[in-house]
Amino acid sequence: MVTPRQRAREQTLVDITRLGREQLATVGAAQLSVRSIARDLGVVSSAVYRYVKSRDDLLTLLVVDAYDELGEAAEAAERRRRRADHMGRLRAVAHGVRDWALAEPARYALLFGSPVPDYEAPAEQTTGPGLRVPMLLVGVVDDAWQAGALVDPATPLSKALAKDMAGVADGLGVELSPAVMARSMFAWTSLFGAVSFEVFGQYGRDASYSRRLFEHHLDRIAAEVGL
Amino acid sequence: MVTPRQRAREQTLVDITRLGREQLATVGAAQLSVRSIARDLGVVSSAVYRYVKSRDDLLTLLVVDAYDELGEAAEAAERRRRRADHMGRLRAVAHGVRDWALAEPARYALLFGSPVPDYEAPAEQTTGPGLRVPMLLVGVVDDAWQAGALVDPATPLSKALAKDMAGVADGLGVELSPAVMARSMFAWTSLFGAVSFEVFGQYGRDASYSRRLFEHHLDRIAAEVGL
DNA sequence: TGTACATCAGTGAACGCGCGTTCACTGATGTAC
DNA sequence: TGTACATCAGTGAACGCGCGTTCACTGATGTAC
Repeated sequence: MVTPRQRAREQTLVDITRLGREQLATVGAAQLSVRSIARDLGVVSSAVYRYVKSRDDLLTLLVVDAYDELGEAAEAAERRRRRADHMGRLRAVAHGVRDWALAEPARYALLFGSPVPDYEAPAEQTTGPGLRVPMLLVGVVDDAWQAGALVDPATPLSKALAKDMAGVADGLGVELSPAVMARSMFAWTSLFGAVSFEVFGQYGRDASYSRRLFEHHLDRIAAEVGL
Repeated sequence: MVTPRQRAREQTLVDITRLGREQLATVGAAQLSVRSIARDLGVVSSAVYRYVKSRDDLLTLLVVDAYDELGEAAEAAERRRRRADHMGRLRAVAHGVRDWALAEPARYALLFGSPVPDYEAPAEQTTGPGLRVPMLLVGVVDDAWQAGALVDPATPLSKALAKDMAGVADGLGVELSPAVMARSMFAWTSLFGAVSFEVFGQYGRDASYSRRLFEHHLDRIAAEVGL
């Protein structure tokens, strides 16, 4: 049975997460402060320590929250395509990531921008949520591979890299050929490179072409993957 | 004639830049503080205002300093290759960027990581230094194009994107075909995507494969460029 | 070569702010009998 | 249904710190005649 106290506690945790998101957007991760969240919550600063153990704990909460929302957005977009529509699925994931990143630049920056000084995300809590998008990409590329829909690569992997990629696939707990793994990693890295440049403003302030350029990059990435 | 006072002033400015770099490395851009630089300099905090107008001014100084050092590193690496060795030049630029980024992660983060809250780099001062690496890439790709060393792209650009790219080339003050411009931008974005993932730790803590994976990415990028 | 004046690096105090975290506590809510 | 006790959300004070920026000032250095 859920007591009023428990309900209140859950609501407060939700409120803290929401206020934390807002702080990320206004002042950034490095300036995120427990005291200011307490103020917004209408409560004395020490009260927040009933809900989070420390400022680092609060950051971890927000990292997991952001990874999960990004992962959910990408997965939802991908789910809308037919399984055999590999190109459509890749495009859906890419646009899902881009749309979320442009809508939530501060939270995207927390995940993929500069490391927060003196903070290291605890692997046990963030690794799972952080792998949702990579796993999606790997899934699409592997499905295409299994279906024989991938063009063969021009040059095979070096032996050393093949071993590396086998290790990565192993670490992810999936059975994948090293070639498929390498293509997935290129797609992953290049996709986030394109999104980061756009979100972080590297194209300059008046980059009206950014969406069309993203489509172009996406075509290039798909071509390298072999789709 | 240069007076002792002028020499002292220049030396102090150099010291401030050096201490600023150190602060970036230890606490990050968001926590960079005038007072702490004054402390390290052995001077009262207000004295620093003889040298920089404000904290933002100090950040701009460090942005320009970092762009210039990165640009210089990439240019120096590229200069060592023969002009006709387009692939070698591309690789030299890429490794120049990567080596500098890994050696100077904090300064790299200042340039290509999360935007600093409440700070916008003034375009007049940072645009020039910031374009050194892009200009290098454009130069290599264009030289290859002129020399007829580029494989033709599978699909031509859309009309809209061709117009966009013509505009970008125009903004850079170079004469380049839109196709060459688009390829250069893909190389630029993907290169920095790969470097950022590595510097920002996205591959995980024990990514012993990162250099080999970078080589692989570089091959993929070169292939898409047409080299 | 000497003197008057201008320049400017650095001082120290002040203004008005911010932070994370601990601790003993009050008083409301929840639970076991 | 009532009572005793345990739990725990939130308080308020405190510790020991940090920040950017302004301002009137001192005193050394530089310059013009």
